Amino acid sequence: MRSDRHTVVPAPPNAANNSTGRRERNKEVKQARIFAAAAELFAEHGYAAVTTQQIAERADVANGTLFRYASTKAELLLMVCNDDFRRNLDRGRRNVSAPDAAAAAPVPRILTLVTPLIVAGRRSDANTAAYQREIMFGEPTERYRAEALVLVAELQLAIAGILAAARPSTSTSTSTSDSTLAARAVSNVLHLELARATLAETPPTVFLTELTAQIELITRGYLAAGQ
Amino acid sequence: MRSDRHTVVPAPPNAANNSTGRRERNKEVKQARIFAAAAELFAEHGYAAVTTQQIAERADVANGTLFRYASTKAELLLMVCNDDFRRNLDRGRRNVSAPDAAAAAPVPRILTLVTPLIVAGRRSDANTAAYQREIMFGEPTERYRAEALVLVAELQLAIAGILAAARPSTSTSTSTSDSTLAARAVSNVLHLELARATLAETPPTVFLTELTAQIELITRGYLAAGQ
DNA sequence: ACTCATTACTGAGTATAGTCCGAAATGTAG
DNA sequence: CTACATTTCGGACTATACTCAGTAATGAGT
Repeated sequence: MRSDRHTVVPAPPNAANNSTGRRERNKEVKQARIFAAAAELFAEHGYAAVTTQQIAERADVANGTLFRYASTKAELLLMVCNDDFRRNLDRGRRNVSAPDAAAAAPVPRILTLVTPLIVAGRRSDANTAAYQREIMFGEPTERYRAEALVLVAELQLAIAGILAAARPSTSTSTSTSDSTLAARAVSNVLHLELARATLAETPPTVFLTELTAQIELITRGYLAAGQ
Repeated sequence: MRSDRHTVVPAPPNAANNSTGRRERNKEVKQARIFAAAAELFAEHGYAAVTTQQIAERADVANGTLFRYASTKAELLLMVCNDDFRRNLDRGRRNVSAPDAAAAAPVPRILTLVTPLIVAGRRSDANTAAYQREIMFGEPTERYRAEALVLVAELQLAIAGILAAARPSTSTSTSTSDSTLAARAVSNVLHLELARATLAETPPTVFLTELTAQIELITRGYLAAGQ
């Protein structure tokens, strides 16, 4: 690393780095390696079957270092899965606002919104349940748990938007809080049914039927209140 | 001190159990000691802060013996909490069928049914969330987890009964499955909101307001479908 | 009562998530 | 460069849920 020539003119250390210091870059690179290692191993063997040692090894960092980037094994899972969640949430929102979907009835619109989430959830069986568990029951103060909660809140907001749009605005101020409430109920049902289905290996068709029925129920209740 | 009666141990099919051999009695006595020890320690320090060693010590059995009576620390919690759940579910059912409550509107009736569960849940803060977590995400094959699921199913049945009674029987066979579905939605919401409230230490009034509103929503949706 | 098969108990042992403090690397000033 | 400050790293260490192979207790057959 270091040139030990004795003929003077060593380059000043701090001038070369235009963007960030070595430290910053090292951290970023390690963060990326840890993320990749965790993502690969979880996908390959499932959350429970992977040890933090394995992740550290594949990321080529010491065991202790791992916990400087994610304070907990569960946080590693949240870190990895949040990315998918965010991506699928974005896809869902885009699909909902597509021209043909934008005019549809509220229940199909909600289903359009959550379909990417469900599909991804059903694909990675074992990890989805663990992810849901950590979202619901993890330490609220941890970083990636907090991020996950933000995503859940965004999902609820999107659902509330669909519901509110479906009800001819009656101009009452309660309308907003009602849609928020209904969205929360839908979100509750979605999370629990998704977790249950992946754990019990419910066939997708059955799962979808039950989920749809419950969403219809809640939507009906919401719309009925508007009169 | 908690429950002293060990209503657990469903006695092997061998019917003459009351005065069976020493072995059987020894097991029962140990089971009772373990139950009591776990109940006391969980109540006193909270699930997470108690080690299986402590439980074994207080129950005066070896560490390994503990796991012959409950295959997991989580199973110990389920074992203990199931008793309370069952007791409170019974109280709720009794209250609902009391003369004055029997004629009330469905939402108040449902609230009457679940109030004992909620009150108990709010009392033992930390353990309630852990209990809900294990009910939803525990190994489905474990004994006390299975018992808990039966209780949840009974709760849903009770809710479905209230709902069905509130809708003037339209004689269609779909009525039953509708009420089951709505009951499931209510149960989903109840479990998640209860867990969330205990974790976030939401004040009881706020929690009750939100829970009630969601139950009203679902009930309205259920009744609206009957037309 | 003696033998033997079966069941229950035990506690040292194992695996692994998470901690801690000294070491190393990086940046800063004279 | 040398000295010092601050941040990051590392891996031996700890705590604890759970296991397992050996041991003891029980009860049935004779």
